[in-house]
Amino acid sequence: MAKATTAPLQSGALPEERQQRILDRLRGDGRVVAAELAQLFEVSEDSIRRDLRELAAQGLCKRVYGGALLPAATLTPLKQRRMEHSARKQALARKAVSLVQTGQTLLIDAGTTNAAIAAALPRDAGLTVITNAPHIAQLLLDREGFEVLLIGGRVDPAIGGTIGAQAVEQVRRVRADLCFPGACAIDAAHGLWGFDGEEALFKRAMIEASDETVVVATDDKLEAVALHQVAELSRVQHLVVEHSADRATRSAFAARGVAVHRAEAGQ
Amino acid sequence: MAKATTAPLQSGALPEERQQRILDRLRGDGRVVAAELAQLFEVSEDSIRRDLRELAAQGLCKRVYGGALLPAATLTPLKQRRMEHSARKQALARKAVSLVQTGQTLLIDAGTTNAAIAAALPRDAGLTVITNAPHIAQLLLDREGFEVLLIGGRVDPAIGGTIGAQAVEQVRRVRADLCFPGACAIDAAHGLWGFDGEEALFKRAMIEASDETVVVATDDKLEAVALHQVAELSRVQHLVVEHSADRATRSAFAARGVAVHRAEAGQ
DNA sequence: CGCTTGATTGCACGATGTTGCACGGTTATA
DNA sequence: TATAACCGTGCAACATCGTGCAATCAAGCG
Repeated sequence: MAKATTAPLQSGALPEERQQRILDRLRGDGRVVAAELAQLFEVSEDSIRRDLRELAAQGLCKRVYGGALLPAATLTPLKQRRMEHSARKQALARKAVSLVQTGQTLLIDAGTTNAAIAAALPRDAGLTVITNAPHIAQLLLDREGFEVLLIGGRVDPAIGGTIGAQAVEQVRRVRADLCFPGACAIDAAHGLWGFDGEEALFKRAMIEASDETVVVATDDKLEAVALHQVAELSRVQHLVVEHSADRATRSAFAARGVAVHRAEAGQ
Repeated sequence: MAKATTAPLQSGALPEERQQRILDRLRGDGRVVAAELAQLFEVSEDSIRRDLRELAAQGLCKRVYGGALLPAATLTPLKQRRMEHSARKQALARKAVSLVQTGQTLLIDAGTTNAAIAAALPRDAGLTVITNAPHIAQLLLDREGFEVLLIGGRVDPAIGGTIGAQAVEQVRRVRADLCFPGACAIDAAHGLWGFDGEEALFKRAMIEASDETVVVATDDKLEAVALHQVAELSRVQHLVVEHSADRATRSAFAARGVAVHRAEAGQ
């Protein structure tokens, strides 16, 4: 550094502040170029490289020749979420599917756990599946051997399925043997809960259109809290939990008349 | 780098970023052409070839003469069928998409050609897409940046979308700027035809719910015959045909007031 | 005040990565 | 078969990277 008294910090930024602004830029554009940053902050590329090295060490960016990119993990949030916990969810799905009988009509909500259930359903068992999730419908069409009914309406991108008044109205016009409402949170004392109001209304309609309700809950759902009530626990006949689910929790549900099914040890 | 024209990385993309974008393109179109990529990224074909070589070494693409394809291993037989004639259909889709304007609402029928159109739609153009095909809905959800409305009802496995009374009823309750009814057969004298009665009724409802109708027809549709009439030709404003479409046929449609759009020579 | 400590920076230099071009072989197309 | 397009390899030029090092500055302490 030259003997200049004012040069580096006057127009420039503090190191930490600089890194923060690099991150902002990165999130905005998806990429940063080292040479551009050096010019922007009026520092040498060496300093920029040091910053990028540090950010990469924290997993906040991926260093590439010439600059840095957003880490691959944040690029495909939707598809990646679909793969998360797949081993555990498959164990849950296998147990849930054992409750299904030949020729039944199923009402299946959107969600990754329910997609795992759809993938585990027995083929050519004369099953009719009603779903609000295009992903699940497509999955069953690809597998062939299912009767598929689609619930229409606006597709909520965060949920991956239709909810809202139109969807609710259509669900009211069907009748199913079993329904699988995706659980946001379930509690032995207060029943089934959802994060979103519209979503909760739709789940409630699903339950009312079905003879029996199966709630499939990963461990985290058993302790979660949510804002909107979907249904009392008395409307839930079956609860499928992971092998690792707490024993006290399981018996709490069983004591209230819910048939608790525990998945096999999932890998 | 010799006396190169300008700084190569300044205006262009980072090498790794370029490979990522090549992959995106590949997954979207199923194929990439080396010469096109070179022009797009403003680098020599040599660099593109190096990129493709590297991606192929990771098993992410399959190199072919002139470019690269998606590796066959990643495609299920059904998805593979979806890619059939993809080059021709993508050329059609690119032309069809040029008729779409920012902020419009589109009504898109099921079918592989229409799936290609959905894949080619510009992102973040404020488009609302109403479709009866779960595959198309899912595709747009994955791409993000679209408002998606689903038409409910029984899903016909042969068609890959909902048809029938319930679907028709829902279409009647929406309004679109443009609709893309999958064509089974189109004839300058007699209009648009469908193979199946229910399917034809649904397509007719689509057309009636839209201001303008765009028929996208591969060559074989221009000579096909079908049983059930969908609509008179006067209801069709635009016809998109392949580059190879017969000239006399094209002028026959043009003479009846249909705007005929000819796709670019598709490889 | 003088000194030390730690953090940050710029620079030098060797190592590695990337690019375009030239050249010769291979492949598709008419 | 002839032609043009495409491919792979080697090469030289250039860009970027990592490391070690010295200079600078702020802060703490005797």
